[in-house]
Amino acid sequence: MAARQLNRDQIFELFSRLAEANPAPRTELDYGNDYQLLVAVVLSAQATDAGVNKATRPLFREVKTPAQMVALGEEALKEHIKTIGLFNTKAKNVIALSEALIANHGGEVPRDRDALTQLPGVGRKTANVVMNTAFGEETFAVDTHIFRVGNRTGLAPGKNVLIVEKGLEKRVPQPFRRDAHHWLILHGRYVCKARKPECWRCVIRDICLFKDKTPAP
DNA sequence: ATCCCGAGGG
DNA sequence: CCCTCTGGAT
Repeated sequence: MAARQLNRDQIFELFSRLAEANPAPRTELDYGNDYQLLVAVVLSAQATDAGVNKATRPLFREVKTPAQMVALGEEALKEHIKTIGLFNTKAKNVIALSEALIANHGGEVPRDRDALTQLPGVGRKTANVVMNTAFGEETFAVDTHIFRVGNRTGLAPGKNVLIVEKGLEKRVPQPFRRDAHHWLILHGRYVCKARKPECWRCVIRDICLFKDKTPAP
């Protein structure tokens, strides 16, 4: 029993408009190299990009490599990221992940999903973000925003993130596949917000299947 | 299904 | 006060 979903023409129009609204989308996480990106994405679980950037700005000035992170140590890392939620688990994972990079990957960030998800604290979503942002692959990292937008709009309905990811893989057309991830994130963060979506100023308002469209305040 | 867990916004 | 934020491991 399939949920209501958009057709091919509607999906093409949806991305055309999101692309026009934001021609060159980019992650809002700050980082200087692939390793720092990986760490920033791990830290961003259940946290805002702004909050992560506040902590990583001083951290990344000192730490640019896995070896430097291991040298810093878990307790000092905790002090750096104390303002981020789940900091205890994250600090432990970042140290272990850095040690694994040194031991198994020559200190480099691996490019394939299997190797990435074997790293401590790195699941499918984080791996997909790194593959897309660092290596330019057409992966669809389904986070809280994309899960919500996919379901609300009818772009890629699904009761769990893997179903939504498969729906996106199947339906998102070229030339939008590379940056679809960023457009959906930005749309979810600033317009199609969880608590109070701003439908009155949404550029895909007429396409979206969301029932309870919100009026202008 | 539950735990981890601080900052920011409404 | 409450909910949300680019989840992962058990």
